[in-house]
Amino acid sequence: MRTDRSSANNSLPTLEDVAARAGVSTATVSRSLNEPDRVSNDTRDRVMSAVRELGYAPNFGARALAAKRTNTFGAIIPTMENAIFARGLQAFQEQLSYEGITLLVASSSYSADVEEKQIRALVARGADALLLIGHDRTPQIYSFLEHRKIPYVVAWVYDSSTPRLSIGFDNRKAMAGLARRVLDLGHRSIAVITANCSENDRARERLWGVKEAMRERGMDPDRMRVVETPYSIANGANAFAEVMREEERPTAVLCGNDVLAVGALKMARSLGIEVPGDVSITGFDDIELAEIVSPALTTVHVPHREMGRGAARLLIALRDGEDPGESIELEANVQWRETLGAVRKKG
Amino acid sequence: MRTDRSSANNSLPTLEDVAARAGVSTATVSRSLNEPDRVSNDTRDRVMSAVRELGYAPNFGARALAAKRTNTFGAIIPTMENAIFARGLQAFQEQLSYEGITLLVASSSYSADVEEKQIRALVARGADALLLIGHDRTPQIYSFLEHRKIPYVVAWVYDSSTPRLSIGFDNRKAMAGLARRVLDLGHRSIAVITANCSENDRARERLWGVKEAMRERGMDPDRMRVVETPYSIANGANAFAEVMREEERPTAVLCGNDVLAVGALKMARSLGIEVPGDVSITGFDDIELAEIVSPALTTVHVPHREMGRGAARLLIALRDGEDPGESIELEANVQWRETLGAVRKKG
DNA sequence: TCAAAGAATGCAAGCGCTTACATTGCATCA
DNA sequence: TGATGCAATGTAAGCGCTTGCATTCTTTGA
Repeated sequence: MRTDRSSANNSLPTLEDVAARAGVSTATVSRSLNEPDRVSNDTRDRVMSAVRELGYAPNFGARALAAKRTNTFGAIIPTMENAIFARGLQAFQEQLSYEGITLLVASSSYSADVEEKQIRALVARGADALLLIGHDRTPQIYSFLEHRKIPYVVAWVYDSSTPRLSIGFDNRKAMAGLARRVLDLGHRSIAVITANCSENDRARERLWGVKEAMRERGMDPDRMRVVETPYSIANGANAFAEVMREEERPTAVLCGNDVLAVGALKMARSLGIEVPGDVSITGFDDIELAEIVSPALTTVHVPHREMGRGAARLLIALRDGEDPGESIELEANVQWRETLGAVRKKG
Repeated sequence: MRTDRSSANNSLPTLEDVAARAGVSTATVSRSLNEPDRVSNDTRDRVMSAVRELGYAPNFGARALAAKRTNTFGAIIPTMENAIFARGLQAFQEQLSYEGITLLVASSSYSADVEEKQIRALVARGADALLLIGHDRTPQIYSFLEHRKIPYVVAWVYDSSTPRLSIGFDNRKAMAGLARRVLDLGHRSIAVITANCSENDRARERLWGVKEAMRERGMDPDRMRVVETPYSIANGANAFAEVMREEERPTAVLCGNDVLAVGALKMARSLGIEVPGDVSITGFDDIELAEIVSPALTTVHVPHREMGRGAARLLIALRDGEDPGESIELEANVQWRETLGAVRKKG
């Protein structure tokens, strides 16, 4: 066994080198770095100079191994390609960095399988806690997380029917609110363009929201035209074109999110269809894009930053073994802009 | 010293547990996992079942510590708030994941100080290699990376005057190309809206590109109006308004990137200024937004995906001690759309 | 049939840190 | 003055893995 590890080779300095240089034990160096109060000023100064002179930086792996904690949280979001989650994630990140926690982000491309892999990958990489989007996933994943004792919180949704800790808004209620406005304006022929609902509870809830509002007015939601397509501008455009080819053209097209809506808007323009004159279009999320397009998009404003910040707080409490309290419901309200108008009188 | 570590407690399974269950040594388990070929089929199967039955997952810290490698690369990009780097990063990420490498992303908010911190943080977390944007940073950082022997590549720029390995395009040349088109259309009164050039070589080069083109035509670049403002739609809008308040209104406003240009476009609309009738506007980057706004933005198309993919390849070669070859220059060409037109005849 | 060469596996020494526990040194108090 | 307590520091046992080297088992060729 090598006794003098450092002086012989030229690799990076270790705690031991710092200890030798400062004339203290490795324990003292470790404490100077992690719990400065437990060390005398004098010693700490000496250690710190040694650290500086040697250009020492702790080895992450060794630290994680010994401390059984990485100070890393993970987040798996459905997509990074557009800005849907960007603002929320930014807020999440900021809040974490106050606590010295690093964030690892992965994206699942809206696929449950990919998401499962990503979750396992982040856990394998030592994530102390996870941020998840939406409730929809297999029981195996939840039991995996429970088994590994990884705290997690579910965001972008609020659903009082599940005991899982979550922070978000009621997608159904929010969409129903928007749909009521649409109906109030006299629209009776409505189409919905949404993401595939089977693995996406947010999309599903939003669709239900529309149907709920229709039922309230005695309309039959089953007769409504619904197109399912992955979130993207191009898909939104195609779906809109498809919907407008129908015999009975809708007077309002409600889109599952802003990205689809912007695509619809673009297609409307190239088809020479006036918005909101000929047809109203709405989105959901209120991302930056919604405000930039012309006419500006009427949509549902989602409390991105509040969710991100709140999720961070919940997760930190959970990790520290504190009581995080109940799930948190935030509000998501209609953001009026230009693409929603009254239905044009026949004739 | 505890000899039987696992059976007594209820914590997560370790390599040793798997070894015991499969009736082999920990070395064999490790090899079954990492170098399957070095183990007989029979043994491997036995090990794998044990892994499955126990729900074993390797401990990241221990692995990193023992193997001196984390299989993690880092990227520090200036911003995540808009899509400028999204596509490139996505490609980078995809390429890495083929190799089983995890990507950690951090953003610097275009600040050199923040960037330095992020670089140190990623290195501390054991990043095996780094992707950096642009050449501008202090010599200390470069020597830090060299000292720690962390491979890195610089992307989004190509500059033959530095020996640092990079992959990207010549920002000056690309912008000069666009500027020449603008001048060809008869524009003689030109303004530039750019990010602050002092810590951003891409912005600086682009500005120089415009000046270069002007000089070629015998114009005095110093008389050109230049507004510096951080990249954001709102700032682009304000800068445009400012420029249009000038006594001698420009007939063309060249923006340092698409985000600024979209802001300018938005302001033009609300000011009732026709684009490109009254004034032409151009961007840079060709992000999705450029195509969506109306009129669609004339801009410089940047090879995002090629840069991302190429950077990954270079970095992997570097990490594996192979020769990555020379820096790679890619092309960035003008993307003609609607916001650039001929200068309107006086009167 | 037997030596030599591989292939498969095991042994055990670290990797660089944290932390429970032990030790030391001093100020404090009766 | 000597017992007491506490602050400061040291000692050393792991944390869970990888990997160089040693050992054992199979083949192979003459």
